[in-house]
Amino acid sequence: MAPAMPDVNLRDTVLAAAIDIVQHEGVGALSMREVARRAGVSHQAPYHHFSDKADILAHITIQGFELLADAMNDALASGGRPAEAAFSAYVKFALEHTGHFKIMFRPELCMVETHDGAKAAADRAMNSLMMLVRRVAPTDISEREAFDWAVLLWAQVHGTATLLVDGPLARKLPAGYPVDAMVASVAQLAAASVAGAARN
Amino acid sequence: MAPAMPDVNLRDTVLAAAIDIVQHEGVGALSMREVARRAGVSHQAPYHHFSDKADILAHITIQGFELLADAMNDALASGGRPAEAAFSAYVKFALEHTGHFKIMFRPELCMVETHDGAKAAADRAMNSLMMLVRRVAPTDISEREAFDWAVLLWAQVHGTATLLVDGPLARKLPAGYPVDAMVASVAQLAAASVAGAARN
DNA sequence: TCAAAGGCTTGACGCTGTCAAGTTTCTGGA
DNA sequence: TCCAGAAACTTGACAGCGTCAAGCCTTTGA
Repeated sequence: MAPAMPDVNLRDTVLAAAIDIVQHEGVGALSMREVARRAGVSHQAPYHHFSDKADILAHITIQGFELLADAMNDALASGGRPAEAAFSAYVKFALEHTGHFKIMFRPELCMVETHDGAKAAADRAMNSLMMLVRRVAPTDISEREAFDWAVLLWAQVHGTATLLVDGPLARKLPAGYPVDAMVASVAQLAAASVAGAARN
Repeated sequence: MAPAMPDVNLRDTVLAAAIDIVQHEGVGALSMREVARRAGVSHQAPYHHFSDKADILAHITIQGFELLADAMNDALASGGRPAEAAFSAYVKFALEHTGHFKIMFRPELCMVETHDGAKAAADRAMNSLMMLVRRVAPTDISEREAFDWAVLLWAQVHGTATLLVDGPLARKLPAGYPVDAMVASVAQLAAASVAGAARN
């Protein structure tokens, strides 16, 4: 008989608690002792599954980049207009997984450069972006121009996501303009703008 | 005779030390006791000039938004192409004042909504953005469409600045492509894209 | 001249991350 | 079946953190 996966797994519990704290109270409220408290274990128990606090953040980052890469790939494979679909997918990911998003782009928190797994996951997401570039940018451009296009596309989606997640944008929404509708509308405008630039 | 402004002012010293720490070691390294140490005073001295750590961050935010609003206004008054000039000014501000920039868009750190001075300074910067929208967006559009334009323009510059300051972009620059040149080039591309969208 | 206020210090508290050393529980040969 | 070793978890300790409380000078203004 299979050894039966343990009913509750402290590692997953700790990770989920950490994500929940970041999402609802911000990364400043995240502490090893608080996740231990929420998991109902001693303050040292999490150290048997994560080497330290940075390790927890690194694993949130890995999970985040994998979810993001999946979302982007799905969007690009959906058959719709790639720029618009990718834009919506990226922003939707950020809004639905704020706990991940608030961490994964802060190198001082997630160590995306030094942690092997995190770097690999981030590279996978980066590949989705480059795929988008290939589909919307002109084909006969130099490496530098391709880089510029990647920056512009990335900045559009990342800027929108960041401003929404961090708050400054959400607070300025005109009354009665739902976030979803705004995102869809800006995605369309952004797609139109890059399409315009692509045909010179 | 004038009472002669004190030669060194602990308040300014503390603020400068805090900005320096954030700029070079990240906001995680900022502590009341460390700024006190750098200023050569006891761990409680800063409390006579700032009510708490959040108050220091709020004042960094005020200074940051004032610098940003000035930079944006200068750019818009320069006579160059507004979208391109504003783009470069925003990103340049972020790169030159990373200590400010890393704080001012994190509401959980800078309390931009609850601190009166910070809110006023942020509103001033927001006005510069709206001025830009008026100069590059079509004139006969609804309030919602104007908001979409503001989001797109803001996202473009803020996304670029954030990705550069936080690191993920700077690490991916093609060899021999200086940041300044890249920013200027992307500013041009972004301006071209919004110009294209503006004429439908 | 002297009281009040401002600028600074020392001391204490509970919180944090994490090292060290215990205890309990699980696991896989003999 | 037993039992050794590993894995999972606990308790205890330490220094560093933000900040409250109290005290000590120095400046100031009536």
